[in-house]
Amino acid sequence: MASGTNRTERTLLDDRAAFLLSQIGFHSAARFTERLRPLGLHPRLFAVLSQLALVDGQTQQQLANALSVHRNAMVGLVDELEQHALVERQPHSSDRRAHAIRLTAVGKRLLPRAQKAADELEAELTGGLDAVARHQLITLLRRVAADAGLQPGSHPGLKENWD
Amino acid sequence: MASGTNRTERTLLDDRAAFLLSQIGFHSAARFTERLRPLGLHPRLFAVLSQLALVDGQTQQQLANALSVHRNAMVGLVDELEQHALVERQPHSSDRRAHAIRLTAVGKRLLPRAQKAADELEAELTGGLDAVARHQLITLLRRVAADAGLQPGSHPGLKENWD
DNA sequence: TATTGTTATACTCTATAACTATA
DNA sequence: TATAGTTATAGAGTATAACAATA
Repeated sequence: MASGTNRTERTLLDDRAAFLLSQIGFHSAARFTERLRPLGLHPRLFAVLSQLALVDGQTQQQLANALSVHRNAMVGLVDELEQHALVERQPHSSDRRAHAIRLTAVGKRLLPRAQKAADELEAELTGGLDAVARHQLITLLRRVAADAGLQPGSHPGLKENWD
Repeated sequence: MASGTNRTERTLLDDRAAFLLSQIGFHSAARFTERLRPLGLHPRLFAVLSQLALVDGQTQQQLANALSVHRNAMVGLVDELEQHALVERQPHSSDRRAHAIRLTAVGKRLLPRAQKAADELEAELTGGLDAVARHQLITLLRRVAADAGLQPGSHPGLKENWD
């Protein structure tokens, strides 16, 4: 190794998928946060909205399970969404302890804009790959995610944490 | 968990490289943290050690630049490493303001064990792929990282932050 | 005047426990 | 006795500013 301290030297880390995944993964999350900010949205709020788009009217506990967050944390997330008038807490039909969380009209209108932000991020990250390579990448990533036992749609950044 | 809506439904997120990268990336980081814990090491401490293995005797400012962290934060990292006797602050040969951070014998002995932890994580994450697929994945990831302007060896989780 | 290292402080996030009202 | 939701608090992690010594 030369005596000069050049940047651009490769560290041992750069040949490892594990490091590259972590590095790019954090970058992707940070960029998504940036892109959602103009919409007044945080990725974890987007996650809740997406889950409700899948099945509207879920209880907070159901949402917490689906996203692998603690019910305590879900309180704050629903609070935020409700403050922005994106969801409403409605009485649950059969369990008076629970709330049915429903998307409002405002929330439904916001979702496609958030989707667009996600699409643009996807283009930003994979724009350098042709269609074949991009498809290859996604296929490989899904295999890795499945092997790791990661639940589709749930994100380890929303910390798991049980009683 | 009682009355369950079943997981395993696909959300819109699962077909996006951006989400998969973020999801797997956080998982990878969490698993690496786990694997380093028995060594009394945190990933960001490992990052500093690795950087020193590349060029020993760097100043805190140089380390901070290489890893894209603020020099304020580097103080604490070097503190921790010094408490574990993995590095030493030595007087700098030409600049009396600065310290030359050097690996101790203990630190040098620890490094290969940390490398082993990284190797094992690599196997854990990519063990389901054959050699060809694994190589494909790494090639694609390096392309994405380069396109995103990510510096080899620096990690966005160590927040960038300048004066 | 600028830079290296340091300290102190404020701010955000997350984890945990404890409480209520229902079941 | 267990569960849904809530609240309060402590802890970790990060950001910011300001300071002393040296360049």
